[in-house]
Amino acid sequence: MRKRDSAARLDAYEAVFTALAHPARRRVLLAVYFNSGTMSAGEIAAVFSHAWQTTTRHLQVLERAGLLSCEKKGRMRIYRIERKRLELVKDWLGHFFRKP
Amino acid sequence: MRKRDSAARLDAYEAVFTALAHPARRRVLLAVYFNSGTMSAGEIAAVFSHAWQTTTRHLQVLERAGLLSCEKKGRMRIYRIERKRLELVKDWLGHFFRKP
DNA sequence: ACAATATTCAGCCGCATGGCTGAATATCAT
DNA sequence: ATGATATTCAGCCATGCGGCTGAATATTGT
Repeated sequence: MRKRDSAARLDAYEAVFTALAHPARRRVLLAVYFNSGTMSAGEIAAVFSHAWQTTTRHLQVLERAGLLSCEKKGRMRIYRIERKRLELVKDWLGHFFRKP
Repeated sequence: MRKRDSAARLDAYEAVFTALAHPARRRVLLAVYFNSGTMSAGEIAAVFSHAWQTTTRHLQVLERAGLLSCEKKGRMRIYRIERKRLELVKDWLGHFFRKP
């Protein structure tokens, strides 16, 4: 693995763990996942009592972290969970639980 | 599971994920784990270029989250990793990776 | 073209976080 | 008792985060 790559991985950890630090964002991921993996921004916002603009920002954090991806469909934005990205967390945990 | 318990679990998630959000704290956990699971506060602080008081605060966050425990041994404080607590993260991830 | 709908962008504001420094505490060695 | 060592406590300060509101954008239906 080249230097750049491992640096990128560190940034990825950073983004992912930061994204997961907020309870609302964890809830978003669960909500989307159990809604068969995709949800519109509006549907997601409806889950929360926050102003939707607040939720928008959470979605952006999740997207920047690569945990959600987003596709425009007409006037809606459909967010899809990127389960693969969550495996970064699994990987990190692996340090502690790997068999000797 | 009673109501109080699941509330406690939510708080636990909160504390653990918040603790893991900072790269220095993740490094602490790795350092301690690979140092056979225990390290003195001084040894941990030596890993970082921060002022040690800064590291102290990180250690407190980790301890409050239950990820480290601490035992006074003479004039040193020995921190031990609580690997079990990390399983909370595993559990949370489990929502996404459980077999149908 | 116009209004309604879905969503983001921009900016304000209070509070928590995380760096720092300086002082305090506790224990060990002489 | 004294000083050295190990560590925390207290408080300062800048920055970032996450809530809000109001305006902007883009798409659809009439």
